[in-house]
Amino acid sequence: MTGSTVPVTAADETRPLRRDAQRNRERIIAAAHEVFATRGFAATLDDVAHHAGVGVGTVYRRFPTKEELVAAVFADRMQDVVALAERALATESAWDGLILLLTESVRMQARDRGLRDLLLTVDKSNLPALKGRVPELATAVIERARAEGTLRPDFEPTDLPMIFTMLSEVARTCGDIRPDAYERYLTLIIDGLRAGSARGDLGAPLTISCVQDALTKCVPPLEPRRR
Amino acid sequence: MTGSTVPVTAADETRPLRRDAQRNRERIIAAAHEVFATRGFAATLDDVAHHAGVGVGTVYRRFPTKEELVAAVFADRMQDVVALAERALATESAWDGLILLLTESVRMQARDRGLRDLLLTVDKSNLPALKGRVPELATAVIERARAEGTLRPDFEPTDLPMIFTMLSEVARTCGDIRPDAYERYLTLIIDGLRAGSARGDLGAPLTISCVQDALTKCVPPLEPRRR
DNA sequence: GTCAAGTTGAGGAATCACCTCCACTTGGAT
DNA sequence: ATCCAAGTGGAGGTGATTCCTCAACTTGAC
Repeated sequence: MTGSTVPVTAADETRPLRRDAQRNRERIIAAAHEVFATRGFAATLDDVAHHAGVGVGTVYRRFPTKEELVAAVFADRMQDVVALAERALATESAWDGLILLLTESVRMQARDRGLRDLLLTVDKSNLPALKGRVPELATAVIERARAEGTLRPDFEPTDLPMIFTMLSEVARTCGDIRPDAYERYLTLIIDGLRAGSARGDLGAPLTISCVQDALTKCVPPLEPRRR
Repeated sequence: MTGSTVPVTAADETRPLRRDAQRNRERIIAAAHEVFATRGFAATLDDVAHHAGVGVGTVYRRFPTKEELVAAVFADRMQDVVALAERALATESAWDGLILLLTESVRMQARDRGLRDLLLTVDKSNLPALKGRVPELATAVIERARAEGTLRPDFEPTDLPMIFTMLSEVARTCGDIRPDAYERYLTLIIDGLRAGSARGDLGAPLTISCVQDALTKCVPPLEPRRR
């Protein structure tokens, strides 16, 4: 889907790519998807080039910055996330919607670390635009479940990225041997999320800016250091 | 405690250090404690030297490897952990013991990333010896709570390090702004740990070797790469 | 006063990511 | 068939970072 054959990046006057160049562009995107999936944004453009079987120069010519490559790679995947969030908001039971959102989005992140990095990327650059309405939808899913009385009342939307952080760390470290390990801890957390389980006091919720600051420390920077 | 004034590292015939050297040794250990507390094992010996106000050469002379320095720094701290685990095993209620162990050990790790790295270090080298009976004690605490019926029966000792991993990631990323952020998620997890909360199926527990493999990926290597 | 023990920190070596540049190849318009 | 703008490859320069040595110097203790 969204798979238009021609340039993606908006209103540029550029003439269509030569056939071989177009082929390479697609190879690069496919390779980048794979490489990002395992190494996340920490992957280098050199990595991508080797994986794609093209020279580094070619990658840099087509995608001068890692950010542009990321945008090209994840535009489609992001649509899947949007669709998921919409489905989650449309379930009959708000609790079921929340569980759907959690299990499926964490599963996606566990399988594709690049997607995780993108979801946890905070407003640097244009990438967040890719996320579209996802944040708002996710917040709505949480608030609906809270209103329904099935989710513990002290759970906040800012907790969602932190849960992603924790579980993706499990997925990263156990990934090679037990790709499903994160499910165990997701289940544990979900059991703590039910209104009926809430016995401890969660204390003050994290502010948005606190979470943003935290996220910058768990996603590799897209730009090289200092220049 | 354990604060003997002379060399720690076993039966070497070395004559006592000169007075200035002894002073420097102590400075180095104190500085290392601070530096490890914030950067964990990722801190470099150069860092430590600068912090201690001595030349790098001095650090390398006294502690040829980072491992030796770590051992010197954390011998005492580790005793605190052993004491905690013993207290946790001695509580009247097994559940209270488990909660004590969890809250206090995670708090220690949140305050001192070096301690975290050490606790999550897997048998490379001699470091695990420092941990003494901690692993066995922790296992006993968990099994006692399970037998008591207050801890969900599908929780396993191998889950403990993974919980440490998740929460220390929160502590690391939020540490500067909200050093207590991890408490929120610890509370959430504890609420999911009660036998009464267990509704989801945790699935197959992680094997010890799986956890060991995971842990190697979340502690910076003590030795430099390749040599 | 002597000198072994200790100190120092500049700097060499190794690694790594980033990215440019230019000699070479190729698609496609004519 | 010819031509050349577009495209390609990848060796290698740049700069950051870490590790650790070593030779000239300082100092404690006898």
